[in-house]
Amino acid sequence: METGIANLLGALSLAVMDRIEQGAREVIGRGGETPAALVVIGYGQGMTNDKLRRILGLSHSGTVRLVDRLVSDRLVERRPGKDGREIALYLTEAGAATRNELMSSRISAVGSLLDVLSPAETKRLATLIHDLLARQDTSELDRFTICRMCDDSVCTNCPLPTTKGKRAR
Amino acid sequence: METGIANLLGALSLAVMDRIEQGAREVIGRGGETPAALVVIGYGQGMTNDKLRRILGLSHSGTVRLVDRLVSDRLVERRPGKDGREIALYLTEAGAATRNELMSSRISAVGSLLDVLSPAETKRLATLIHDLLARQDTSELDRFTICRMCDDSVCTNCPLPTTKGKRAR
DNA sequence: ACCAGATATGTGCGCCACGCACATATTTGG
DNA sequence: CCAAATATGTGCGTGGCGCACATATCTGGT
Repeated sequence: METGIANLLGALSLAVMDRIEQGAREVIGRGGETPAALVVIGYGQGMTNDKLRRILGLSHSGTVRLVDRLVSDRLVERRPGKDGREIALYLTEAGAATRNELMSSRISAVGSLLDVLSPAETKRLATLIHDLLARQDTSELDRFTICRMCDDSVCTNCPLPTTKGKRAR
Repeated sequence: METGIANLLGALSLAVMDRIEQGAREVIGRGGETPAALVVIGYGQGMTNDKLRRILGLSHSGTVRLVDRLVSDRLVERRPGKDGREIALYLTEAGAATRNELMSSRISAVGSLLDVLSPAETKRLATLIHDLLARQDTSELDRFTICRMCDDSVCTNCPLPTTKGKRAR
């Protein structure tokens, strides 16, 4: 029962997320799932409200209001979707720029914690975290949720399994 | 520039905190800094409002309202402090029990992510995170902030540097 | 002894973020 | 063809937090 490592990882994760959140708040002035929403919307073009809701783990109305805020901030546009029921969310030019700021702020926030490690240690840590993530039993939705802040220009080879044949609903 | 590891650690930290927060919400039905406040108040007897504010990184009024909620939930008591200006925050019996639930929920949430690693991998990861934390340039306040969810019965030997002699029990 | 400043707590007010219940519009299937 | 499923939007309330202000107590210099 090695709980010491669980405690250490919990503390580190808290420190990491504190720094990420602080940076995000400086970039967009909003907290909660708002920064993640901007990243997710920029991930694939044509994101719908409902997909976004599931990825962020919010209620439906919470997601609508979140998008309302992004629209009123001129970061996101609502366009008609393929299906007459759906809407398609697109980043504005300002939205895409803000999204890039968000992601680079996140990378540098985490990097400032990591740079106390030697190159060899960094490589070992990367391998361990890579394997840890690769062995999780994640559905495709889980993967999007975990990666909802990820910089897709940096994480070119996501270790998370996507083929864990699970269909929600 | 090795930013891939930063992205991986960011994703892992997000996954860890999602699970911790979900568990905490199930235990106390409240989110934000409320669970951390309960842990911190239970850490050392006689916590003041102002110390708590600094550790949680909240505004003064936000802290007062947070304590109001904990008091109305019968988890915390306000007592007169040593100094006539201060108040001393104490856990009620129910508060102490809830705090233990919170911490064990946290440990098991993180543990469920970790148990895909072999014992040898776990040990290597523990060493790396331990060193990573030990080399951070943290003030004593930073240490309390990072450890604001820590289970002091598990983390008997906190690696974070302290400027002044620190007591843990 | 006195008073200005520092320290610590509480309050009025407002905003952001979110959920629940409900309403509306479109597609799908028997 | 119509009921159910799907997807979005709204009214309303609450939790969580910050800013500005008010109040009470302690501290130090004169």
